[in-house]
Amino acid sequence: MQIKNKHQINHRISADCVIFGFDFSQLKVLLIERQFVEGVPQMMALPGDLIFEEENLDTAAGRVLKELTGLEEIFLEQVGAFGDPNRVNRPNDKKWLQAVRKDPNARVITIAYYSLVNMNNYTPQPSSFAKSASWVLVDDIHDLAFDHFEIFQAALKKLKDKINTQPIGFNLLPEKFTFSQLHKLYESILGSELDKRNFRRKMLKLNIVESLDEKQEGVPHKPSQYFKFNEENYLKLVEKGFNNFGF
Amino acid sequence: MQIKNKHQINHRISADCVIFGFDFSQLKVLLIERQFVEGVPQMMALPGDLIFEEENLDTAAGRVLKELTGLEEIFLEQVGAFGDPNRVNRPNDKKWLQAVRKDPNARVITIAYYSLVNMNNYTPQPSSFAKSASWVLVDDIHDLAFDHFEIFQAALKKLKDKINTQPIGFNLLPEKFTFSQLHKLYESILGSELDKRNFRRKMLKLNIVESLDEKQEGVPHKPSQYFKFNEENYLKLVEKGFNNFGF
DNA sequence: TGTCTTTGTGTCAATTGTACACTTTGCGAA
DNA sequence: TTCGCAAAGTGTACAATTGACACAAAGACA
Repeated sequence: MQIKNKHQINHRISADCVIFGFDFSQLKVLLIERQFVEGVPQMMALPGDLIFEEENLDTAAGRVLKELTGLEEIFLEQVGAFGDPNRVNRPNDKKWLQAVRKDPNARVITIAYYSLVNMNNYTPQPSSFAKSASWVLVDDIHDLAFDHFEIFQAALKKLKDKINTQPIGFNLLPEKFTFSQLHKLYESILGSELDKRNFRRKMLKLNIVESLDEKQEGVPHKPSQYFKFNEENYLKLVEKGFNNFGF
Repeated sequence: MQIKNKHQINHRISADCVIFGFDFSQLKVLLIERQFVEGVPQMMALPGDLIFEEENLDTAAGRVLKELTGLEEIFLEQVGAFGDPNRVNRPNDKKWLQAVRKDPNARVITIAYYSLVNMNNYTPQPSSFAKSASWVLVDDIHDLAFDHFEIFQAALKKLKDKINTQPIGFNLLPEKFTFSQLHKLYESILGSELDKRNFRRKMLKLNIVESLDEKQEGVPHKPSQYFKFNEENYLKLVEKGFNNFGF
């Protein structure tokens, strides 16, 4: 930890957020439109911002989230640091930086976070880093600015892994929801079909949902029961996780 | 991503490594002794260094690892970024920084990595950041310099989680090993006892170890078969992971 | 030859996974 | 009012996996 002069190099740190939402049918991510620059094709990007002096990394990510969505105190977890010196060096990205940044050549290391939000609570906010934001289907995300596609992929993988170990999916749903919605959510995240009956059985055994005395109304078919999420049992379950295999 | 002046703050980035080793009986971590400073109690720390200009994060971590152990191209994975502005502000840590660093107040954000090494291959090297390094039992690690204890805990948790999903434990063993050694390794990592027969059955079903035509010699008891690790099947298995539960 | 130490092996009961199809409910159209 | 539609909700049988558990075999050494 001793310092040599050649190490005395400073860097910019930013926090970028992969904000997941679920519209009851597909998994989406909230992306922003990168500011238009003459001669650079438009591109979507993850919302993010440089961190402030004396600001915690988590706080910075929370700030980005709040600035963009108005939401606070919701699921937000670090994905990791992305610091390839070339992460920002594709020709169009360089052009963009040269047009927009004061110091286009500064190295920026980003700490990526992912967040799960209930889309109903989402109210777009004017933000310092984005003029417009929109929800994009996970399957429709291909190219993003800088290395944001890579970050997005890492976040999605983390979400997929985590949902098999902890019941975090509820963060994407409103307080009351139907079993079908929950089912569909898991299918969207995992990208595969799940047997309806087996899903229900497994989920019920976890003991973290309980049915309400309330049914869907006005639907042209058998109305479904509403369920809510049992936080107490959830917390117990998170403690021990639910790994069955393993050793 | 637009820049305001108040954001124009630069930071130091370091890479710290939690290097795990296994001596056939317990799990250990390679720690360095923090340089002695008058009036500051001695403390162990994780090996780490500031990153170079234009250096990849992974590369920096690999460099720290190589400088300290002489080992290259071994298991090394990011744990995450630790950037609490106060991560370095405990009284003794501040004193130490003031004595050792040119700019003791600079904010340093560290990217933590964990590595799994085969202790037999380890040859201590003189390094720029450590005079002496030693293997410390995981259970004996309590206080570390700065926020290194927190980092250590996060790395250990990541290792525990991962070992239930991917057969990474082999990185801690020599090329040939006995089933008991493997068994003991898993117990050490998970911190709990595992039934011998059930462990063997489960491991064999994974199809990633194969027995060699070689037995232990000179032991005063029934000699055990040596096994080796089947890389081809391992790679297949890593692809799909081995989650059984989940959805 | 006996003792000590560690290896190596099998079975049974309980749990969990997987595959699969029909009835129920409520709305709305005819 | 009846019929059709669409999604909800439910159970069973078979296969695979888990977890608990105890004793014989091999080699060194005294």
